[in-house]
Amino acid sequence: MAKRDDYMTSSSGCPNGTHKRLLQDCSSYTQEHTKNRKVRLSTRTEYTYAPYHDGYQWRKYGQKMIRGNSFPRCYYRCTYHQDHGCPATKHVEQTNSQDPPLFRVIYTNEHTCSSIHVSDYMASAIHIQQIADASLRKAEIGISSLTHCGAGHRLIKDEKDAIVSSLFTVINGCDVATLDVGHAAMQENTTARMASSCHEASPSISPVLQPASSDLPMDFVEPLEPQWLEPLDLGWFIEYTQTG
DNA sequence: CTCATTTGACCTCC
DNA sequence: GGAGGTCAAATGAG
Repeated sequence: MAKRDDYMTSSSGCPNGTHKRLLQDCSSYTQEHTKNRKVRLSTRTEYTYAPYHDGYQWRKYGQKMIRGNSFPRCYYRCTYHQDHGCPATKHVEQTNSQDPPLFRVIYTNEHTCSSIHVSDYMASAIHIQQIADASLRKAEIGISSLTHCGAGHRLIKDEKDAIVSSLFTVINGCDVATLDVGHAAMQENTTARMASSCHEASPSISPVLQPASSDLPMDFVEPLEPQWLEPLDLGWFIEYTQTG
């Protein structure tokens, strides 16, 4: 973990005036960073309601109002940036004022730290939740006009089937027998997510990005509908997978 | 006391 | 010179 002391060591006790010199001393480091920016290997943009819970641990290192945006952009880097030299960073911007707000997250560089191995399943669970949210939202739109007839129930079943299909796509390779753990993780993170949605710049203890499944259809990935529903209870999914 | 966040200053790029 | 990105002292929470 990056220690604050790592910075403090080089600048603690810094009298007035010395600070400026120290900043100049680190200019080479900044330049190196700038060079890195030029040879940046990968960037990825995602839209999410849960920008702070992507499976990795991040440390916020800055915030800036961006021209033309109503909301500030927050800058995060991997918690293991210092310890393991992990180059991963992300920028989080709120894109609207809906409840909960939608965020644009720009990921830069891949993680070289090992944190992904600790919590990637958690990220999978979160990703599943997001997919389910988006899918159920679509179902809600259709159901709203069919609530008093059998068609609504059929639609629900159809949507469940669609969600199950998508979930299997996402957790492909996961041991289904561990789903109980996954479900618990999902509920826990849902709670955290709902809490975090109240702040535009909430704590960055978050976690890992499950590599976005590019195989998924975009209408499952992009939660652009203005409506918001309570997080989906996936208990039925657990039951579904256990009973066949 | 430790550690994460905040925030103003500074840097590089265009 | 403006804008975006980063640094690091100050601050606050646990």
